[in-house]
Amino acid sequence: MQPDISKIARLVAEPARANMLLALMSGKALTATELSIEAGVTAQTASTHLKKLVDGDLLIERKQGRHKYFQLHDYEVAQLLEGLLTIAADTQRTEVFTGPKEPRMRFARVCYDHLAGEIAVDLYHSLVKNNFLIDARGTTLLTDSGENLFGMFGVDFQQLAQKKRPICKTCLDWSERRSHLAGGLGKWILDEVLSKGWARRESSSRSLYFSNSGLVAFKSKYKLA
Amino acid sequence: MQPDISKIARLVAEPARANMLLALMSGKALTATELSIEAGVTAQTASTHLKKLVDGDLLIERKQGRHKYFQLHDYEVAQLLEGLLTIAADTQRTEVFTGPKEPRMRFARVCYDHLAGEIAVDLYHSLVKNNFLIDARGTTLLTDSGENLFGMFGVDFQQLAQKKRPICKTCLDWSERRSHLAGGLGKWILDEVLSKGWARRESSSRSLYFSNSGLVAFKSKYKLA
DNA sequence: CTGAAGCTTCGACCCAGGTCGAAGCATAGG
DNA sequence: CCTATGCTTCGACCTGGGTCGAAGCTTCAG
Repeated sequence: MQPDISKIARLVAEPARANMLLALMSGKALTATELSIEAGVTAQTASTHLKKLVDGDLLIERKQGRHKYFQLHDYEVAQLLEGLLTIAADTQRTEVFTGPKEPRMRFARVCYDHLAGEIAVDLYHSLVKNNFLIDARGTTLLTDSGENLFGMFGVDFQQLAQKKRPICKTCLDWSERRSHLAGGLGKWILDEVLSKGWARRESSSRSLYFSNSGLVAFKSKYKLA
Repeated sequence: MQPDISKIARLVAEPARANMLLALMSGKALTATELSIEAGVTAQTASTHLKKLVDGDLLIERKQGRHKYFQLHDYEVAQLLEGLLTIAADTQRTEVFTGPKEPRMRFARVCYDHLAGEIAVDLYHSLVKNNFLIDARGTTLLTDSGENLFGMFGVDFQQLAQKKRPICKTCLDWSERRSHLAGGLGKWILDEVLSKGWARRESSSRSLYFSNSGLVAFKSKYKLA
């Protein structure tokens, strides 16, 4: 028997649940009520949806006092959603482009735990251009000088190497249709952007808001135009 | 506005359609009738399903005489399905392992246009071990000696490089849960296996049937135990 | 032309499952 | 205690959409 992919797909097939999952692509854990608002349904309805998502192992729940927090189960789930976004952006191109744009979302956003959007694509290609990364048509490796550079920035490769997760991984950007950097290093970069206060995140949205000085600092650190 | 991923997911969420899509993971183009049998529904029902899949840009149709052939629209679609399979195999582990096994499917099968299953995982790790491939925790590159080796085998890298598709790409094997080789090179390897008659494919199944001599030839060529 | 095979359209049936109101539990904080 | 907030369960409603029989349309083989 093959595993039943329709069961998994069915979980995503409901608009309310899909909205919840997309909201969780921000990487944050959200409460049931927040997710119900995100999905545009009542708390009761959200509750049944969330139960299904947890039962289907797409989400993890964590009880905290009288709140219940939910997050994506896995990086694999985030990858699945990104894959769906890519195809959806492809086939619904016209609607997306003619619809109300969210320029900020297009410019910089969070993709699960790393940076995405125009600026992430720029970063990626700058790293490749300066020979810190090798991009062999869709596949990515950190060069020695890249390891050097990020080592000076304070990345602890020993620690990263211990996790199962690849250090470099490309993720196809659904808005830009070009690669950006995911993986452990991608996460590190986003973490730094947030911890240094170069950008902040608004509520539960995936959009990232760079401050002027933060954007300058980021661009100069990574030698972006 | 975000692209609507629930629309795409809904297309896969119907068991009949999911079965059709999985059948097409064999990489072959199949007729409407073949797919209706694969899905276990009547021709009428299959027809409406196929229309939806084509409208949703998951499939491409090609009319040939009084037959209509269907195939996956894109490698992206195949990737999406493999992602779903991975998660499904994960969460339905018990059912899969206790259910009726298909040992041949597990040993060798086609994944869209490249080799998958136990033997593909073995191949991948042998190539890494012998330094023809570099596997940096999930990301893959062909080494110079690897390019050399496959060059001697007759791979035309000039030609492969012209396609948009990456030459090496890893694909997580849903039965083995380890990497195997996809991408242009993965396709080349499968093509050779079939053209040299080392293995044959049964009807529309994804399983691959190696002959004894074919298996020996394959293993010796790639130095597998 | 006739018949058969492949595919599609139409119509009617049927049901899984999404939705919300109302009520029920649990936790936090006086 | 009591009350407010967060979440869940129950029940009733309703609709989207999957299913097949029947009939129609096209292409191929004589």
